[in-house]
Amino acid sequence: MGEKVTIKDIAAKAGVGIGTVSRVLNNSPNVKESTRSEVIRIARELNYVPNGAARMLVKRSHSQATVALLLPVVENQFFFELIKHIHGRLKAEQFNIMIFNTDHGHDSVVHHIVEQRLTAVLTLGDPPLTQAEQEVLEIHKIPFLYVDYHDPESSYITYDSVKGSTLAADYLISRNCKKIMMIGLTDRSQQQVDRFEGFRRYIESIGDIQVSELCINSEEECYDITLSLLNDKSLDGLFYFSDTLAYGGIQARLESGRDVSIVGYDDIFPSKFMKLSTVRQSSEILGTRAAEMVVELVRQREEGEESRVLQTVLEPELVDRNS
Amino acid sequence: MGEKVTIKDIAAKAGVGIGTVSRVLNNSPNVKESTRSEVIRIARELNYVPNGAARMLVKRSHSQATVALLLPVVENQFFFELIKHIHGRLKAEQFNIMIFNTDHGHDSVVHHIVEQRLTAVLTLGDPPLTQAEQEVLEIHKIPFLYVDYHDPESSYITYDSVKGSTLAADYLISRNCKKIMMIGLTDRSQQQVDRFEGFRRYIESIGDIQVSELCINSEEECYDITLSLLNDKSLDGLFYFSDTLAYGGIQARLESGRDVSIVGYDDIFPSKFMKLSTVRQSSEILGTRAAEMVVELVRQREEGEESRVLQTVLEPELVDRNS
DNA sequence: CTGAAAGCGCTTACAG
DNA sequence: CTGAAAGCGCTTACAG
Repeated sequence: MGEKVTIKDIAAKAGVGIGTVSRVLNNSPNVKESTRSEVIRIARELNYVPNGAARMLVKRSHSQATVALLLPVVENQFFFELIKHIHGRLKAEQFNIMIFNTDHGHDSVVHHIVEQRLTAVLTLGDPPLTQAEQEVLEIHKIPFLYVDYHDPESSYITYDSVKGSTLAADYLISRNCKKIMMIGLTDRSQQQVDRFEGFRRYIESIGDIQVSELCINSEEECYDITLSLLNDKSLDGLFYFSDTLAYGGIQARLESGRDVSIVGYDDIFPSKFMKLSTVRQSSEILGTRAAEMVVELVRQREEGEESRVLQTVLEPELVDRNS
Repeated sequence: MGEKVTIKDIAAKAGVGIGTVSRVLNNSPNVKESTRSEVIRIARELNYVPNGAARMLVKRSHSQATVALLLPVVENQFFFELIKHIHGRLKAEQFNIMIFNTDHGHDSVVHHIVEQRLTAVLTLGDPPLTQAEQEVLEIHKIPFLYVDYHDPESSYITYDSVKGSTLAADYLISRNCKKIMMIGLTDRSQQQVDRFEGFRRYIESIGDIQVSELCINSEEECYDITLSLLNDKSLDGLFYFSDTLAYGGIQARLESGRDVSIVGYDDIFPSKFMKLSTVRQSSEILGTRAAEMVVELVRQREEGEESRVLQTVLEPELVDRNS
């Protein structure tokens, strides 16, 4: 029960060499049965736990694979469902997940990942890795995958945001909207930009519909802001860049008694109950596929194959709940 | 750009000893400035990244603290908000989080945690650690904290479930309910049991109100099941053990046109919009406090203090949204 | 089947 | 200011 029990202690107590102890502990076949059981007994008695660092120093890899998950500020409900599914799929492969926050850039994070010889990296949303960070990972043969972000040079999986905003546009058009407001958060993420651009371009190609955009700072203020927007009686369509934002919008519409069409983005689980029409991206499909792609990337590396870039673009669809 | 760059490579290229390289890399003050800059230049040029395992082997601790988060099957929305806040608070302390799944018991997980010398363990919900697992952690001086579970012998933080179900009962009583159904999931977690028991006992102490309970397998089926329950015209109160369950209930009530009172549990964010009366437990408070308790536990160990058991019980409150 | 020894990459007194 | 050396705990040929 002493401080730090090592194989040396076990060896001494069992009257064998440390090599033998190590063999027993690693299930090497060439050990006499009596020796084996004795060593195991003593190890248990001493509450021995191997030192992962020492083991790794010589074996050059962890006993368990660990995937690093890089997250921006996590205010996003969708990301949570996503993590859940990534985790669900990855655990089936016996991979652990380590979550890193990238608020202050991920420079030191990447450093830490390499230092700890983690198995792979998954980056959720923006910002992407810098060129330098990518290089560091490549040199150390740590595969990485962008989720919900696309970069022609790298492996990624994402939903087609331009397509999604086109669907939202079609929905509002089908409801005869003539004056539409798009509402997103002030983070200029790639997804947001794609949605703004995609929507605007599509609407303009149709003609005779007015569209403007508004960036707000937080989901909380969405209710109040929508309420004041609704003072403009000619406004008849609202496109929110996330369902969470749209909930505040639905609430505001209810209070105001106005008749405007609302469409959200994501289709997180409460939206069904909120009766919100929205652009559905399945966090389950995205998360599961992302996990599988990482596994594939890791496998490629294990097998020493030329590492190929894997890219997947998923198609969102519109869920019409007559909102 | 060779395979594995070590301080030896740097030392050779710089024409100094490895000790000097190590000193530079660890910002030791006693190095000539010219040597320092030269070593740094070469290290960068070679894309050197220290080997965490080797470093840890000699220093006996990670450069960054990592808290292990043990999760049961994560189907729970509340847990997600919780993780978010735990993570938020912990990152402020420069702690990383590593998520482990405990579907198949956490035996091997605990082993892995000790092997990797992680900093602390946070267990969310049931099942708790076994006696043996606790001992292993204690021997290796790795503090652990139960979140949403209480055990008189250990450190924990939880909301008072008995109190919470009493609040729910009061709510339904105030709305004159005479026949109440409690609906939970089939996992017999400590929280569930506390709620069932607390509610039943309290109601029975009042008298003249009928109460029964029902365990269902998944949130999805809650809508259908409630719909059929509502065929019983005398049923006038529903107590769901989570808001997620209650959403299906609200939906079913709407379809059926029945007039029953509904109260949920958790107050996750969409409940405000769903107009659901519920027992509020703040995932933010629980998560933040939990994180702070871990930090405190770790600090105690660092300072070599006698490790005290920390226990916190939070009081839930009822949010009346007239449902 | 097993012991002795080398070596994984790094840090840190120790002796200049 | 800096080099040489010991040692962290383990694995794995190598030689019995």
